[in-house]
Amino acid sequence: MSQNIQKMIRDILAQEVGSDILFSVERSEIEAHGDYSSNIALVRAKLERKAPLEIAATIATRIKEKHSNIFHSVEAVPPGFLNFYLAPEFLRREILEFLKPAKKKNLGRACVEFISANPTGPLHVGNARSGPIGDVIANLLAWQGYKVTREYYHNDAGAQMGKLSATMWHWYLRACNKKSEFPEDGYPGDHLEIIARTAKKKFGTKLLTDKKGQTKLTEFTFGALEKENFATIKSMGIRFDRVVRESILAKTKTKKVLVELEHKGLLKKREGAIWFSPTEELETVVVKSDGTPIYFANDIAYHKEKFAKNDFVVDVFGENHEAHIPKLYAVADAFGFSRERLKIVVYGHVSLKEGEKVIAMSKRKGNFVTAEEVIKAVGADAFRFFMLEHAPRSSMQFDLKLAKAKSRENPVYYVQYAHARTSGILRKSKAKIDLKKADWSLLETMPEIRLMKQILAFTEAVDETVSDFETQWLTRYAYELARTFTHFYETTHVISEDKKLTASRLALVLLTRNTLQRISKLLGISAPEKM
RNA sequence: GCCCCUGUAGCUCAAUGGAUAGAGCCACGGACUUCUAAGCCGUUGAUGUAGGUUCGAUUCCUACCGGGGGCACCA
Repeated sequence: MSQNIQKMIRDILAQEVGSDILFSVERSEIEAHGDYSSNIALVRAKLERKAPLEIAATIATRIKEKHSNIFHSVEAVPPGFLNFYLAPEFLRREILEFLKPAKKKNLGRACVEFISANPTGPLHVGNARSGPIGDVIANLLAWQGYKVTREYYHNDAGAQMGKLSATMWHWYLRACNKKSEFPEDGYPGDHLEIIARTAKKKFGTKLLTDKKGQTKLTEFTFGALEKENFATIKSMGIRFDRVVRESILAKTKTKKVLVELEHKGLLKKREGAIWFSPTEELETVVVKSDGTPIYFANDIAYHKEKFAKNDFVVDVFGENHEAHIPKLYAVADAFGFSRERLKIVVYGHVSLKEGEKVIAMSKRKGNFVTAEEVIKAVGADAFRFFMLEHAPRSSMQFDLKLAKAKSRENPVYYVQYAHARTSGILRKSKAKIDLKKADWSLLETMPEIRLMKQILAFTEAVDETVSDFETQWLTRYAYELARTFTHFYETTHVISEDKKLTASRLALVLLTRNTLQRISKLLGISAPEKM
């Protein structure tokens, strides 16, 4: 793994002026600002009552004297920024560091729960957004050194299953040519009607006379929906390691957990119901006055189990479950699981449009667009990239027209195209390349230097994303790397008469290719050899 | 009504208190024709409104305006 340059500069600065104040060291976005920049002089100016530029100049001079092997130059610029320019020799050393295989860390176990849609209909684009997000978070945790379990929680218990059951029985009766009125609070959409017809084909009218007919129908429905949803999940390139069913949890774990909470004094009785009551504000019913536990009781049991098994726990929730978050943190407190080890990622609403037309995602007949349809139309790679390139918390619009008709303009293809080009060059040259023995010192042009720097930025890009799971940093990095390579490609012919230079450039192309593959793997998108 | 999120270019989105607010799409203009034109170069264009804190605010605070979500003995 490449040494973290940012941290090094931070350490140098801390040695120079003390680490007692907060300051930033960042990769510069603009080339004119050097490779890294720091605001330390601006921050200190107030304390020292001196002009920031003066302080910056003093620090710059000292660092230049001491660390000329690292920095080509250190500049103090108005209003008082310090800009660091890395020396080419240092860059080459960093490349060699980057080539070393990462030390395998063992941070313990982590689990990521995501999608977990209600089993009452097919996945829609909204549920499906959490797929790529959760999957990439799992990839990032694994990259860090966790042993990761991807978990899917089936909300297959409680009142909503009763509603589903009633709805299905209605459609089944209709399929058997019996009179039936649609249940008042039944689930809309023709999807369930279709499953009822399939059930009729399978069972005939047998269920009508079976005492357990309705239960059997519900189980059949549940199985059918589950099969469909996992097919969709698979088409996104996602595999779950574990599926947890609320119904089973409810039977086996919930009572014990409630007893435990009772002992901890976290339950209250009021109006015949039992409430989880960590604080007055967060009071929530866990057992109804008729004695049946509700979803939150099962959720507590589920989280207790996750806390016991894991060192780090991630939940990916839709924004409509935001109110749930403080309660879950209270649950973590209750079982002595540090809040820092529980991360709840919220993703925003996805709205669909087709050109100018906004498509309502209600489940009413006719305007229900399933995730399956969208993924089929645009492909798993584009779907994932599109879902990941926005900050998870922001709401987003998915333009079907753009995704379907102009899918080639999707940035994912730009990244893949860059990879295909690297592959093309390596295919043509047929040379054997040993990255460790490559002579990086021959690479001196701007496009070459820029590409080396962009490759080295990989570690920082991933580290930054790991700290907050803002997945857009990864897609941005992938795009930037592809762009930097493309510029290199446009200006620099790799295979030439000059054998030594060709060898060096081939090494750079191979390193680019490897890095594109690494970032693609983290994003869960393919890296084609040809396009 | 109360709470949370949100408002950036014509459109879809970035910006982890910093320097000239970045991309892509759309539009217009251009170059090359040796490793892939799904590419490259250029041009136009934006922080909802009004205050405040700060050396510095898209970012933090207050109010207002617009959009979304929550406030169930549902999940």
